[in-house]
Amino acid sequence: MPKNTFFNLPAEKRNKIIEAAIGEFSKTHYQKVTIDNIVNRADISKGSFYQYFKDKDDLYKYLFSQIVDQKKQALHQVKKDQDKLDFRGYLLQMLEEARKFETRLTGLKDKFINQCPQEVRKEVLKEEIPKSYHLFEEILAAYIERGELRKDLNIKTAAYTIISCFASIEYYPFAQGEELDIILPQILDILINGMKIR
Amino acid sequence: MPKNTFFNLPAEKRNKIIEAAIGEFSKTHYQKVTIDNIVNRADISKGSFYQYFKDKDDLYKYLFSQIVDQKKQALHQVKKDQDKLDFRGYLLQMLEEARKFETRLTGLKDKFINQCPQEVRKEVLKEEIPKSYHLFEEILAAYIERGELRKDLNIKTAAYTIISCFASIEYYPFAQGEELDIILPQILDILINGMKIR
DNA sequence: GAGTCATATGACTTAATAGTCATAATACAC
DNA sequence: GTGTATTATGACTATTAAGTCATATGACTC
Repeated sequence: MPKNTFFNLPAEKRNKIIEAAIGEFSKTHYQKVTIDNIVNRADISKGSFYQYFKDKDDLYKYLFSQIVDQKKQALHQVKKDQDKLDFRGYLLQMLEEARKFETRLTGLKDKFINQCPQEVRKEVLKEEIPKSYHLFEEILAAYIERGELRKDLNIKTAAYTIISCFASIEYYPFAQGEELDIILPQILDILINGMKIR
Repeated sequence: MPKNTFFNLPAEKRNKIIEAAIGEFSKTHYQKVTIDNIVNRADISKGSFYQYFKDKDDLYKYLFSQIVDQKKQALHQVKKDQDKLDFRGYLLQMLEEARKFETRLTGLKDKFINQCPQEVRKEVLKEEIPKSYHLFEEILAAYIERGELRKDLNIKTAAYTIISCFASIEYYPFAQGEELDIILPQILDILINGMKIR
């Protein structure tokens, strides 16, 4: 966690630092991101940096939690439409929302999680994964309740299956002319077929 | 690719270097692995290292391709039993084989792919991903042919779905008492239900 | 055993960057 | 406007590790 000196800063300065850090982490591999570059971009001195944060990991974990919180909030927005949407519609909507979010942050979240040292990764995941699961589990429970999905479905496993398929979608080996909006429905097909009542 | 000087080495020495490198990469994060540690462990001089390899990436990519080749070979072994097994049985068998392999190499493959710099990662994946897909696509085609799986299944998408679910299984948030052999069949359930003819 | 080529060595150079600390600036109280 | 506390600064130090190169060793030829 950043130190109090950081949170005492005027919002403008704080944001400038956050933006600078996101900028550096977006463009450069975690290990290659230097404090020097961050402080230069943020127009603060190196000494100040160490007055705000313990070290790079500290800053990093803070950024990550901020991003996850934002994403979670964006996805929760979709919940408002739950009544109007069937399971397939809901998932599509969420994926669209997630895509918009990732685009805005230039894929920072996945970059983050894949590039940071294992220790940081573990620490971050331990805290963040349950949050993602919780949302999906709620959704699944609601659609089981509604009678759209099998009653014997293990909610946690089902949440895992969905999350796995969509978390790694960027590594789908798209062929010439293949686009996400052709692939996504096909993946959904398999998953929904596997979960729904017939 | 390692230089000829490396391949000219007596097998024993070559293996010692490979083992040393695997040892270092297994225990330490990619970026923290130093040439010094590798050469010390392998009992060669630093100068020799640079006579064999261009740099750390060079060694790394070589190791990775070796490991993937070994794994692919292990999985292909399962193919011999294809006639005796239904789709579910076959997948279980493959997962068991994969598990044994990963255990032997202490999860090196996933560590590798997640820890190396993005450039290396991309380069490695570009070459290796199609290999994994190819195997799964062959299997899927065979079981569609046999009439076990839906004829309208998109083979590539289905392969992706399976690979995604099992590639990230180590990040499943196991609760107290939950074990892989309870979870796996449940995931298979969803996937197979989603793919099979009814 | 002199000559030549391939390979091995590790001390040394170079470069990068994390983190410190003495000093300066600023804010705030009285 | 003096005194005190907080925050800012960046030159400096220390560390780490990559990559080089002059020199040594050995193997093989004639």
